[in-house]
Amino acid sequence: MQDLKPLLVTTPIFYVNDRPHIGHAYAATIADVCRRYAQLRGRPACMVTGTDEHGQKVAERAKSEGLLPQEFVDRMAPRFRDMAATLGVGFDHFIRTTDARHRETVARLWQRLVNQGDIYLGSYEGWYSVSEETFLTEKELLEGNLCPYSKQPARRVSEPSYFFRLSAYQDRLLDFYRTHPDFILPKGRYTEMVRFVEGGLRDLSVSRTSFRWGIGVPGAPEHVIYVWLDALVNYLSAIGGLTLCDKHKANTAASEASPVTSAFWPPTGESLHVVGKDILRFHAIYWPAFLMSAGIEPPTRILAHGWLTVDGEKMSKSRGNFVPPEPLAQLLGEDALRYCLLRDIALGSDGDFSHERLLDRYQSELASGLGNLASRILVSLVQKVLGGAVPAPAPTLDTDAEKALRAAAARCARAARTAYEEYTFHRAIEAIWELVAETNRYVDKRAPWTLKAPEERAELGHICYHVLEVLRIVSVLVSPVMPRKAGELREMMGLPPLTPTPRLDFWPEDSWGGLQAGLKVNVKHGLFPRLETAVISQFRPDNAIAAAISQNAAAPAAAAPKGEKPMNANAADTLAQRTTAKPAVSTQQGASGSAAKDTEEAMSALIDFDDFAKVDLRVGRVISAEALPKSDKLLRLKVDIGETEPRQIIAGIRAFYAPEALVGQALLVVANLKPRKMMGEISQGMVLAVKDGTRLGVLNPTIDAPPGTRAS
RNA sequence: GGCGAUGUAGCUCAGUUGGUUAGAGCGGGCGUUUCAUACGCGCUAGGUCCGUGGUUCGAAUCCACGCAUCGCCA
Repeated sequence: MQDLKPLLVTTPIFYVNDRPHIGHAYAATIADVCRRYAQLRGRPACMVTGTDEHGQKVAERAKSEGLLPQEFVDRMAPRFRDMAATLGVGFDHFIRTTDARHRETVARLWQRLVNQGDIYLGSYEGWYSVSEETFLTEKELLEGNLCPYSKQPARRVSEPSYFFRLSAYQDRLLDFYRTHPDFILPKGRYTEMVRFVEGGLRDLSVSRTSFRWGIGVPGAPEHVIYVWLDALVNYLSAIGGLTLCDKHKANTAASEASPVTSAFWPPTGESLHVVGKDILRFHAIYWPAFLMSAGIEPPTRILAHGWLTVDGEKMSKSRGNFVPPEPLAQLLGEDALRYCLLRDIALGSDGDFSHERLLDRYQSELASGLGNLASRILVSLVQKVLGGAVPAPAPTLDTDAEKALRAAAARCARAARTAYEEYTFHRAIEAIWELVAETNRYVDKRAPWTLKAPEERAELGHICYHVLEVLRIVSVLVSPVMPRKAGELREMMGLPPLTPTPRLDFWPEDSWGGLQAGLKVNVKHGLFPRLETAVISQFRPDNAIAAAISQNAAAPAAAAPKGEKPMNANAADTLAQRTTAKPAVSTQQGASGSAAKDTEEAMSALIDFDDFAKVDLRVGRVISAEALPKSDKLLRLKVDIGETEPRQIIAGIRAFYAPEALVGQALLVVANLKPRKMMGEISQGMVLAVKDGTRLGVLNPTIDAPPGTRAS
């Protein structure tokens, strides 16, 4: 690796308005792979992630939960921190925009922009979308003055506002783009941004007076700094604050010190921002302009990834296909999840996260491909026949097959390197698995299991050595994507863990023979154990849900006026940040009051069949579950019972079920119970359960019936 | 509407500067092995390479027009 400039990789700071989902996981994983690859090559690298916690939307959300904004964000931020841990995403600093250190940095940067003459007071009048934290033009508004992204009413606002003289930076930005053609990747996005700037830049409103939850404008406390300006500065705060970017001495509070320093920022370092395409403009245009004004180098590169759909559908809570990453990581291991996210989707283009493909890939590529390859050599040959020690190669017994295998290893390593460097991780994985397949073919060709006689040991050893050496190489090649599994594989072979070391390039491209004979092989369990049907069945429900949803969605969509369907998929309701799930508005459908009258008296009396038939019992599939704040008994469930929208059901089972444990479960639901409010939340049905003194269990159907199936 | 991209086997996609019978993986089908995690290996898919017209000795690959999908246009 020639370029040893230290590398800073950042994820977007995640907006705490939402819980972590697979889209956040995707962004974090991409960043983590970038970091790990660099480190593998001996490059000093660090990573920063964090949370974006200011803004009107957060304030309003906190209020609706009966919390102070700070209380609310203090609850949300750890979820994102935990998500990173769950995914094996290592970060060196977790920045929160409510950190004192960050607030100070923002204020200082603001002052710099002021000193530069780039901030002036004006007034802004226009439409503002609270949910999107953004101003809207007349043209954007939907009928009824609705925000086109969130479908919420936009507000007409008129307020004094500070402006940033963005218009003054048009030429400098264009110059910068011209001289940095790789500044924005993929290329198509670069072109879009250049074109946007070429079209002319208007000054940017960078303060608000309509709400308080944010960082005050220095000297004008009635103004709050625009959340985007606030949020972007996190990258600076994370590397030690603005003072460190000065040539002056640092005076950042030691308590908030981060191992990440300004040495990681240009010109001494390189910085890579991984962002979703929805926030590209902020990073590719506004951010460099702010920095130019402040006399700081722009970042080195912006990597824009696409959005994920889930099983072909736009992900949203109201759709009921909100996918938190934790359960998947728990079920298959975080590496399998990382693998699939990166394997299936070309970076930069939109992709689909499919439960079915996740399973397929796990079973065929991870379990049958790599896992089984390791197993077939390590367990029955090296352990059982060769005494559990890595054998020595025997050059005199070399054949064309070995030569070809060594060539394949070099070829695939080279291809993987190129792919990693171009951020085409799906191709890197493809190249590595080509090597795995090639090695499986090699094993078949050489049939080492036929060489168990003592006089054939040398040849057997030679063959096994070749496979083991490939496995060693593979353990390095896959380590950015699957760090834990790479480690496990190495451990099986008696190899030391890969410990990133500055200036030490671990890349195994020309390292054939690096495996030492004599290492002790020790396989405790398979690398990727084949999934049991029980595990697999946990995936089925989601597919059933997806199928049911798309079926149900088809009918109303046909009836509904056009324009209802795909276009909204664009904007905010997606991944990287600022996800606006449609609020879980309760639908009354199906719960109409026909079976309304309370018949409490009749409880213990005999009833007619007709009475029984009035009860609409259905199979429901739990789509999401969360504890209701301020209640220790109640869970709020979203249950698919075969209708267009999932039902919200409040169930008093919190003491017996962790919310996560319920997600995906099939259970029985009374569907025509009169809706009622509990703790201010509407409950549109009831979950059946049996309770036995201290125990409680929900009732599950014993066959795999789709949601909505009637029970009788 | 403006600008840009994409459209190749059931699915996901490769296809270099135009050149003999259009490829890979998965799925499906057939066969085979038994070292291994019911795993591996081999064979097999008869696809209008979106459509039409054009350039050319020859185009999935270049040009034009059209259709579809998608992206950007504060």
